[in-house]
Amino acid sequence: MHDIRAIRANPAAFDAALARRGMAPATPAILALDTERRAFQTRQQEALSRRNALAKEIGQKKRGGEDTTALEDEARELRNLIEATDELGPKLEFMLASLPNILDAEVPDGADETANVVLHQHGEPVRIEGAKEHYQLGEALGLMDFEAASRIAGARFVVLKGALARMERALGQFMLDLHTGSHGYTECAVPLMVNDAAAYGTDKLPKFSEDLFKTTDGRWLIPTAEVPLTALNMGEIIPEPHEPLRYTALTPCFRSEAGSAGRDTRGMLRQHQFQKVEMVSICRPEDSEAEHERMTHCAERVLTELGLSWRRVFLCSGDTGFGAARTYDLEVWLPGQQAWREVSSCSNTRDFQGRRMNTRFKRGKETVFIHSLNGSGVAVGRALIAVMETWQQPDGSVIIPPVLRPYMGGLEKLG
RNA sequence: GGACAGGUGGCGGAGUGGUCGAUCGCGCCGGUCUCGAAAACCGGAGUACGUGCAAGCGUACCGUGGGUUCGAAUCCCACCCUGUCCGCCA
Repeated sequence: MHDIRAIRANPAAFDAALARRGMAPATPAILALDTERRAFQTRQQEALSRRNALAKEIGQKKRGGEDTTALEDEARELRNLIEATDELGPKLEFMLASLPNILDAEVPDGADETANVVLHQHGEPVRIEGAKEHYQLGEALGLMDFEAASRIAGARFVVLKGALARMERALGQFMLDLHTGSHGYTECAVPLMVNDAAAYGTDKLPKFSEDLFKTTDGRWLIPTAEVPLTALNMGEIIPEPHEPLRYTALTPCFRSEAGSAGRDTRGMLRQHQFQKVEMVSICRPEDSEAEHERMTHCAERVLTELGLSWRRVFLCSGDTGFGAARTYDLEVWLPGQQAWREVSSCSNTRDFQGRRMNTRFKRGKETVFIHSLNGSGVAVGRALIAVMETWQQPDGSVIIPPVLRPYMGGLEKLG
């Protein structure tokens, strides 16, 4: 959500920010609507004010037994204006709610992912003679079953079995333990279904409803734990967070993947349902930049400990998500696919979600919108893929990374 | 799912269709007193929007959304949430 006062004060700056996202100027329409709405509101408030005065006078006169018909008639005449619904306000709000966040000044310009900037790389892109992709390995081991999944649910689902199912669980536990034990995050078990307000507050609505699954009773399956975690203090004025509030959760995530038909159809890279460990920080405006770096480090550590090759990518203006001011993607190297693939995305939304959710804190006299950040720490399904492809052996078995073995009863190898 | 009882300002808790944005208590902030503190006393404190250079003024908000009325925290309807009991159930 955007600050209408800021737009009024400097429309050119706002349009310039939109231009960085390749969007046409929006302020002429916004300001026209805003002016019209304020005029309407002023007129309506004047009518209300008059009516309140009349009602008060009527009350007093009635008590004195005086005739009040003339006053009542006048009050009745104000009805049209008083009861007129403000159609402009919601329209303006929808307009503002549909515009993406303002990008950080440092975000590199560019139309699409080809303009993203690699900031850092850990490890080398591994070349393995005769490397297989994760689904080849998984199916050959008899631990990954796409046929069964499509039989019972449809495309873009998978069934994991045996030690591989356990390894998925181990990955989630390992990540959670790392973030809660070493990174200061508080583990949360959260609803996997949320209402409109939570989805709107985390900028999934109104623009992206087609990406979500909706329940028959009007709720939404969460596309990421970012939604419930960020919305935990929705609508509240919280104590000033001198230290950022850090939440983490391991949850299934549900995505309709509308619009990605035909993309990544093989394997479990892009599913309707996957496990993910999410990190969310709620903090003061002056802390969000440092928190963003910190959070990204937390995610990177997961990948390093799993023995994966990864790189940090600074998303360009054209690739940065709707709600984000600044985003780092972490890409992991998949030796089977011979490609870098996203396993984490860490974003600073600044006060964009805070405004939508109306989460604030008090500082002296002023009420300040919180800043919120979210990052995958990391996507479990994709981490599983990376582990399989990275740790695969020529015989089709997969070495289990040492950090996961305690979670797998000491097992050292799949197959 | 059924039957009750509720949802009021940070918390507790009043509230009659008409000077109610809302008595009061606690907590909070400022002050007086004190060497200092406590107690006591005095005073101040909600959020959002509009309007104005500003002081200020106005409007809305008593779970949410409708309705009745000149006027609704108060009456009516629907929904949501909480509590208790019953039924069902992982």
